[in-house]
Amino acid sequence: MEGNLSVQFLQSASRVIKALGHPTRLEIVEYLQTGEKSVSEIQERIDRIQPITSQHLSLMKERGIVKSRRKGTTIYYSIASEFINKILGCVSECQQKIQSGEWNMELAQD
Amino acid sequence: MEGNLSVQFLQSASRVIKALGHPTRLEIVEYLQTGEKSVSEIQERIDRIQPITSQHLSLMKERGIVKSRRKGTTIYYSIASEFINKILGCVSECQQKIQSGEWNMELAQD
DNA sequence: TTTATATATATACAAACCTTTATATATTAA
DNA sequence: TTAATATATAAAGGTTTGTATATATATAAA
Repeated sequence: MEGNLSVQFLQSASRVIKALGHPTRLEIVEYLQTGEKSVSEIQERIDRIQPITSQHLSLMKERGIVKSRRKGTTIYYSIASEFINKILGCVSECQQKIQSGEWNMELAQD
Repeated sequence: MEGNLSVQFLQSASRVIKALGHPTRLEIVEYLQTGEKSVSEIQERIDRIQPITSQHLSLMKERGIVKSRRKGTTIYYSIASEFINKILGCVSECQQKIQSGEWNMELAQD
């Protein structure tokens, strides 16, 4: 069985995965799993100032992680693809197993 | 249903996910799914010079993604946790769906 | 058309990352 | 002990990220 991930996919996927590899963005995207949210809702939830919130959202939008729609002055963000839901589902399943002691993340400390 | 990812988990997980968000490392780790490999095998596979290979492996080891054992002068790396296998399985499942046209990654281009 | 609100963008700087080149370490064989 | 092989680490550079501050835009209301 030889490499089944194409170069092109590796590049696309790694850009997306890298974008998810940030605590704030992971938190945003996890929040969005409960449905679409306005920027100000997200901002409150993650307890960060507005420009940072927008910047994270903008980066994730550029990488196809989230999408947005405008209603009046409010912009609502939501998860853009099943790929993301799939990854997130996997991540939170992992946390559950870690919390229950079934798995051990055993990160090396520095 | 409120946030089910703890702050601590968000931070650990995002460091791991971020490390996976690199095409070369994704390729290495995907290769390792077929079993443990020596550094030189990995190096050949990814077609990079030795120090780079070692550096990527070292970073992933520090984050608990891979582990290593020595046999003589050879060091064998392998995937360190089920968490990683789980994520990787999800990623390649996604690729299959994308290739088959069932899903669309629809990345924004820049 | 002015004002208020919600959100986005620009700029700047520090920190982190990626790669290259060079060198060091550990193990085995001679 | 010396040489050869496999791998790791260090130093340096260029590039990318992360955050903060400041400012701009779009829509709605007055």
